[in-house]
Amino acid sequence: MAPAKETAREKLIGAAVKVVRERGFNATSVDELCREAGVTKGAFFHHFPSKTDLGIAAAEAWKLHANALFGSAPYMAHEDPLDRFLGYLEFRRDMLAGEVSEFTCLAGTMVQESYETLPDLREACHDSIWGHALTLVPDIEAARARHGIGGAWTSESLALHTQAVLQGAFILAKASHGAAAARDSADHLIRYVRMLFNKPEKDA
Amino acid sequence: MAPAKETAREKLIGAAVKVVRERGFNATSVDELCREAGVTKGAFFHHFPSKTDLGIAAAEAWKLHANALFGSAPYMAHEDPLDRFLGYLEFRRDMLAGEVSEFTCLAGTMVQESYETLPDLREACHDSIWGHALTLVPDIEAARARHGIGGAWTSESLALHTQAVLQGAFILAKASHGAAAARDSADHLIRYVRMLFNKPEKDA
DNA sequence: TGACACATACCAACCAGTCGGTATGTTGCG
DNA sequence: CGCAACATACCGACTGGTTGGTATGTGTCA
Repeated sequence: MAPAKETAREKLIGAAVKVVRERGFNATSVDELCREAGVTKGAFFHHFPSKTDLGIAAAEAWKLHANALFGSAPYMAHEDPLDRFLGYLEFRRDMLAGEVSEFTCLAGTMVQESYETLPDLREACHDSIWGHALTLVPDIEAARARHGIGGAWTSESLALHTQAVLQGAFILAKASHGAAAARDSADHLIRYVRMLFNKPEKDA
Repeated sequence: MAPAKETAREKLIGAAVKVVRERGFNATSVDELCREAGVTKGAFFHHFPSKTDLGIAAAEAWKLHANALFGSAPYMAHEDPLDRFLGYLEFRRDMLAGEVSEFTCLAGTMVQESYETLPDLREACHDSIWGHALTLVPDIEAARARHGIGGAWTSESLALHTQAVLQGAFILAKASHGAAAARDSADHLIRYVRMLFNKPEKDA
């Protein structure tokens, strides 16, 4: 029960998640990360062979965090898998509020800066995004079966599409310094999924 | 008629568009930009007060480039505004091929790295993205009028949603080092727009 | 005692930006 | 026209500060 003192490693990962989402990976220096974590440079390089390795560890922590958060959210109690999927999307839309750096995605931010130059970090970001997206596939599959939905698309592609819309919404939010456009985009996504499953907004 | 020798300014903007899309804004040094442009550092700071100002100029050039490219594309000849809009979306989907750094968006890349730290650059990226998105609004409006489409959404929000999907698709492409997931996402967007306008894929 | 978890001091490479200078127009005036 | 006065475009060595990373010390606990 004791808060089990946070190690320097954990503090550094927490600092990376926070600061990198604000300023990006390249613009965040090792010294800044250490200051934010309240830790020295020696501790940094004791736990991580390089700055890139901290990024990789942060991407992994981010995936675990997301799957824990969404896996235990209230909408998961719905019996119909379609309701769970729609509940997820509405939950994600409703999270688009407050400070931009607090609702945007660490992996999506880092992958832009690393995809051509830091293959290991790119791969970790890929795992983070795909690893979360694929948790949606069983519910989408079950919803299609239960509601008899065909169509020329795969459940996996729809799961990834939801992540694409959210990642794009984050960019709109960053560009406009506000969440309004991002929420509108999430609403379009919800409308699309309802149409795919023949369940229009205020049911007829 | 003569190729009117490209000035150092133009060469630097061209270099920025290319290299920043590959490596990001912060990871690209002024020296690298100069090398790529075949120009010296003196020329750089003669034309731009700072590296950030080159980013701003590149974002402006990017918007002009995009609007020229899409404004003169073949699908613009369609008489029905809905066909023009769908033609645009299909064109954008078909562009998702080849090298990732060659089909992704400069403004979307730069805004992630600048939104909290370089307000002028953030604003330039905002203008670039919004300035392009809003060119779609008249056709969307006209398509709604012509086909009698209502719905609880604005034409502007749909125009921005298309950009969100594309920006998100770029992130999937960067994360997976390939265009497949991005194309699937663009296909979902096209399917959504067709459903909104009651014009399903292979018309019934 | 020894190994783990950190701290301190330090380094070479690199960074954005500066500065004194040159080469090539352009403008105005007698 | 001829020439001075000024402007624009560009050059590249240099600087002060920052970067990611290293080398070495120290305290603590099994």
